[in-house]
Amino acid sequence: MSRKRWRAVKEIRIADVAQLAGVSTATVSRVLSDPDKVRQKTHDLVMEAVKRSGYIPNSTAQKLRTRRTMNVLVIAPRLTNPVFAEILRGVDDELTQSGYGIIIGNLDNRREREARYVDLALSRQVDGILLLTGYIPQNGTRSMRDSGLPIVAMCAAIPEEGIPHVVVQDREATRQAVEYLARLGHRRFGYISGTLSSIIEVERFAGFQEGIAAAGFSQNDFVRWEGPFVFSTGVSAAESFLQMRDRPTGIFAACDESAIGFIKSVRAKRVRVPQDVSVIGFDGIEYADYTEPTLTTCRQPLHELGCVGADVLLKLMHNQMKPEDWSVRLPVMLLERETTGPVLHKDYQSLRRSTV
Amino acid sequence: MSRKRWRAVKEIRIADVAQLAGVSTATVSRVLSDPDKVRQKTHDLVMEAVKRSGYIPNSTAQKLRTRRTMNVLVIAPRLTNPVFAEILRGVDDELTQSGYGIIIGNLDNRREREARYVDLALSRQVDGILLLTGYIPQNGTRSMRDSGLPIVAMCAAIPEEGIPHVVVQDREATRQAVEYLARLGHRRFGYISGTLSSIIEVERFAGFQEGIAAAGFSQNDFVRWEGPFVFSTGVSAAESFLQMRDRPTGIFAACDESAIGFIKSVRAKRVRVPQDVSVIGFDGIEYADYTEPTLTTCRQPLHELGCVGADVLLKLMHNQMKPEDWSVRLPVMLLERETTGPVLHKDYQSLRRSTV
DNA sequence: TCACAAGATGTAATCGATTACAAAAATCGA
DNA sequence: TCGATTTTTGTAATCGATTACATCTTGTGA
Repeated sequence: MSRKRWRAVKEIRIADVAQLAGVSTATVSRVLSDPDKVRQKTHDLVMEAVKRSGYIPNSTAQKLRTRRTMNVLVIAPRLTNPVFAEILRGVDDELTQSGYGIIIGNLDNRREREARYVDLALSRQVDGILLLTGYIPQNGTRSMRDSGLPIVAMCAAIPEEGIPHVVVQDREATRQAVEYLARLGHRRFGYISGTLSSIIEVERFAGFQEGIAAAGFSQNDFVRWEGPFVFSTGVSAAESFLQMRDRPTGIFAACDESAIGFIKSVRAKRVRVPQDVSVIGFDGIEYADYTEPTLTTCRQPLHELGCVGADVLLKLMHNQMKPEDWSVRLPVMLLERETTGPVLHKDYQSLRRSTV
Repeated sequence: MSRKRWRAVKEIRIADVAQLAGVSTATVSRVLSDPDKVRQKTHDLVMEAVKRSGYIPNSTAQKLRTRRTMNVLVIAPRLTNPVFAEILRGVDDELTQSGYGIIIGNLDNRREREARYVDLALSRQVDGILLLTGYIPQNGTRSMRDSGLPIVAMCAAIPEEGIPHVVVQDREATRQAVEYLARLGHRRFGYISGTLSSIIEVERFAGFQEGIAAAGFSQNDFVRWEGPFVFSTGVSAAESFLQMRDRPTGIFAACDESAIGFIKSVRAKRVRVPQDVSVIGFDGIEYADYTEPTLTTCRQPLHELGCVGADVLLKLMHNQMKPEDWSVRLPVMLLERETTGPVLHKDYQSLRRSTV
């Protein structure tokens, strides 16, 4: 029973099935794709032959003929960020249901990796594109737009005609987060940002500034630390924070991982959260439920975001809508938990004296 | 400059380029795939035409003719587990370099989702398969083996002929972890397992039992809690743990997330880690660096695992080796950090009295 | 200059399905 | 039963590349 040669499985073509059933290939094809078009008797005959031969259509041939690949390209900045994994789950749920496959384009935070996926789009290996980046990937000569494929921008709206976005209310949520900190009595703020180049960061920072202004503060009342959306950005921010003479007490981090890195680092230096410093994150990843103290954060509807984004793309691919009609902004929920609290000026002052 | 119709981009075929350059399609094809076969002059002529027209080969047509899809299917049990994301990074690095694309098969911990990916393999949409599951997916009628495609098992060896594995030394690492706990003076142990059905769990539990025996203990000296590799499994284990009258002091969790869930839960009930209970995880995910206290764990070389697995698959796909020659077991490193420590019997006893 | 080998290019078959169109079979009403 | 109509089936073109084989060029040595 053991098979000697590698890949010894015989390939069965539609012609084999046709012969076995005593019909033409056209009939077999029709039975499989449009059963109403054939007589019941023929249908049964063909299905029997399909079953007996174990025939499965060669999808590459189908793709070539029908000019539909039934694949979607998803471009993600970094796979290990649970935010993207979570969104991807939603995307997957939706696309799988409609019979589409997912080709994953992982940039791993390195822009030079874009080129490869631009080629992939241009060579028509996919029917549509979901961007979890805040920009349209280029390959030097061309951009993904040149593929003419439908694109949906998630994570950040891209200011180009014909590209709908499915995003969250970054700006509004960030503003509310700052106002919340202000209501708790904080007067000096910290902002741990993403990398400046991304549009998502532009939105959140705008929201942050709006919040600062709305609460009656100015540009001088906050410090800003910059870095990618990773743990270590929070660590670096903490190092800078710990050096400061006049430390902020209300910190907003533009991603949960940075917030977690920050908290871990300052606690290691005996700074108490939230008594000495309040921290609020952004994302609502699962980890944030397991930190000590549990992280106050702006929870994005990540799974839903993925579902809706995929759904919009499906509609576009099926030409059911013009892209202009499909932009969506989902609400973000402020989840008040344990890393934020009212300012305790006395304690904080005394602590500062003792550690400096 | 604005484009009215959706998907109005004109498709350029190889025949167009041939016409533009005044040569045959065969020559264009040769210039692109095997430049040495054409004269320099012709080469330049064709490249000029390619550039002018912006031609990019239709990869579906290429796939059909060459019978190679240049895609690999990666089956993962759950995308949001950072272990898989990290392995996927390694896989991606390796495959991208060789020009392969990745189609992601996310089971999301639901076995009924396998069927779809079995079909994908059988319909030849990929050239090879990487399994991050401990078993071979089925669709009722057939299994992925029937595709005849090369398969590499990662995460757990699969006891079937012709399927090489690239895994870590689960059993050895687990045994060492238990012995380490024993050396610290622990005499009652806890084991937070994965789901019983997975082979990976079988290996780790075997290692655990070996360790127990090697340290001179018996089946009666440990308790076992079962669940999938997620945070909440640790939470449930903690609930059970907290109810116990004779609590174990040395806990091994078969995944970091469970360990983290466990620690968070017991600490919430004023059980101290590691003074009252030592916990050791398995995986070495990044998040484990940011818990408080930092998690002692068995660190898998996740990125390397991905690279090596992809590499073996590449070799198989290129028929460079027989599968029998390619199984690998990478070492796991015990990372001693803050959640483990020597038993403090006195403290522990008094604490027990006060909380019971 | 010519014969022949080596190299470059072109012609057309091929990969395996779908589908427009043509042809055959079934159905129906008179 | 016959012809018209509808339904079912078959034939062959098609998707867009690659490549075996045939043909034409070029180069070499006598």
